[in-house]
Amino acid sequence: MSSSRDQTVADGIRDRFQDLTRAERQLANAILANYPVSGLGSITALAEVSGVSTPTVVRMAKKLGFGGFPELQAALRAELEATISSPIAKHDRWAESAPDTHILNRFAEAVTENLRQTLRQIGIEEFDGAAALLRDRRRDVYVVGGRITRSLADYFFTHMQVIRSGLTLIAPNSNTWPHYVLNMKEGDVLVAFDVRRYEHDVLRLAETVTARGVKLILFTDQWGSPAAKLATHSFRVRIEAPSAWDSSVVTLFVVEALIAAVQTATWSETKERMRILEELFDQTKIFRKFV
Amino acid sequence: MSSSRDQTVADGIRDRFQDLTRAERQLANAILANYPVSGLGSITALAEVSGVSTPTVVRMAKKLGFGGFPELQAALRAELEATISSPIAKHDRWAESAPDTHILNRFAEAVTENLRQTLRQIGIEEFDGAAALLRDRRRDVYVVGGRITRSLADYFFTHMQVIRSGLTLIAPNSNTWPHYVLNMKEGDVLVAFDVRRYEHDVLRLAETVTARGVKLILFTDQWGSPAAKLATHSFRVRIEAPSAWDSSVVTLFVVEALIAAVQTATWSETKERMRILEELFDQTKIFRKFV
DNA sequence: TTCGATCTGAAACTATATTTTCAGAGTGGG
DNA sequence: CCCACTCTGAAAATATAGTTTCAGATCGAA
Repeated sequence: MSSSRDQTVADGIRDRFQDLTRAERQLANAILANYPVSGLGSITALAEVSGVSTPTVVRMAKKLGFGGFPELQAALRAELEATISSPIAKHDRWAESAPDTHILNRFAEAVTENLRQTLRQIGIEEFDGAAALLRDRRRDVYVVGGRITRSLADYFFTHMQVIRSGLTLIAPNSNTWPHYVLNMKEGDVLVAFDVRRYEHDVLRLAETVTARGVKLILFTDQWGSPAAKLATHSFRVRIEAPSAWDSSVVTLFVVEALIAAVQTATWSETKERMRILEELFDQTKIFRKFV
Repeated sequence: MSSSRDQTVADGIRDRFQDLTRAERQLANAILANYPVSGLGSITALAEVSGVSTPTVVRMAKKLGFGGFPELQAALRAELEATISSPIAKHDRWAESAPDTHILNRFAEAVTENLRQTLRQIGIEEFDGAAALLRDRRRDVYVVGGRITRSLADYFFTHMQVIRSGLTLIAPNSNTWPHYVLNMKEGDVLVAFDVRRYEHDVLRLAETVTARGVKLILFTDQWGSPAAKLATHSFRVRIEAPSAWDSSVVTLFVVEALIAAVQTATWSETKERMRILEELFDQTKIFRKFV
């Protein structure tokens, strides 16, 4: 039964998470999301905020080794009492036991700060302007990344591809780039990622294409790629991290936000494209096999 | 009635203590003695520990301006929630310029919340354990991603490749996967990314390799990939976003933090590898040309 | 596809919590 | 001492919480 209680209810939930069913996981997440307060109300209230039925709550309580919901709730209260009464424990209720010096926490702080600074620097017009270019179906869009940012370019490409056609991911090998340039027409858009150490090839490409009337949307870092002066819209993202490498987390954030903005603005089309995509996946499924 | 609630329940009790009767004072003291936990149980339990009757509790609740005991209790829960809420959550209105409804701000809020929740759910042992596996040079490491997460797998691979040898990025086409499995030996590590919609092929791969003694490190979402039950270490990342797609920002965060942890633990070697890498870049440069 | 196994929530049911009623106990003024 | 008043909790009444049952939904295997 209920494993020797040195374990908190939260620990129990995490341990047994894999044994939980869909609805139960939804519930578990709701409990953890606002722990432990959401578990201290009535079973009805908890079921409601979790979007599940009350029987599901009871079932999960039993799965976790309690006799019923009231027992689980009593355990939560007991924990709360233990935590609150001991003056030591006040701190860190969120990251549970993670000490401040743990890399996870230091990283979290750095990223939060990066996000804050970046948001402060990005102009709304800059952002909206870029989104407008990207949703313009008359413009073809090309995407290019550098050694590190290639993954981000790829991520952007994968999502944007669902939203619109006329999208090309430029291969990493710069020898092949002239072929792409050959196809670009005035008014087309190049989305480039260039963070330190700034890559010479990317700058050259930017120079070449902007000279031919192609618009440049640039993702760079707080110091600014030399290509920034050529860009129609550029995003200077803060990328500091307690690591030997810079952090791409906030860059990905801007990428996702931009994708979301374009998607929202073209929702009716995107929706249809997503539907068709689903069908295609279903049809492809029969070809796939492994082991 | 109920006085303008900036006041806590405790404040209210102290303010009106003079107006309380003997039994009510006894009750009030019991509530304050173990605040707020004793107020969070049933009215019966509270009456019992206070040594008064339940009607007394109801009467005092009304005296304090609540409609009844449940209302008082709800107020206690609300206070608790406010007290407990995390340090990260205190997002000061970012850019004054950006209206709250702008997608950038909504996205930022979602991501911040995701980060907070994810930190709460990740155990440090889980994290440190994964880092330990990854820095063990006797184990070869394989990395695989799905349709969406492929970019993340790629990002992980690119960085980890600088840190250590014996690293393989598994190609997207699952037809080729058996070839990789052929090379894996007991104790090797598979780093898999699997978020909804969970991919059957990835699950199959996980089953196959874990059966052969390969350790599985899994990045999944808050609902949990079915492969989680096979994983030695798994990270459930919250990926909600105001978008048609889920957000990978926090997943990337965990990836970067993990890379940083491994890198820190093996710094002397990593440093040397980075130095050599720089040299190699310099040497290659002379071959590269564009336009 | 069909079949079986699981999962799920609506609704019936049961248990408990909460409120109300009310009579007795206490108290202080006359 | 009596009366009028407040206070209090037992017990009844009511409302809500919690549990169980069960039929339909869903998912995976054959």
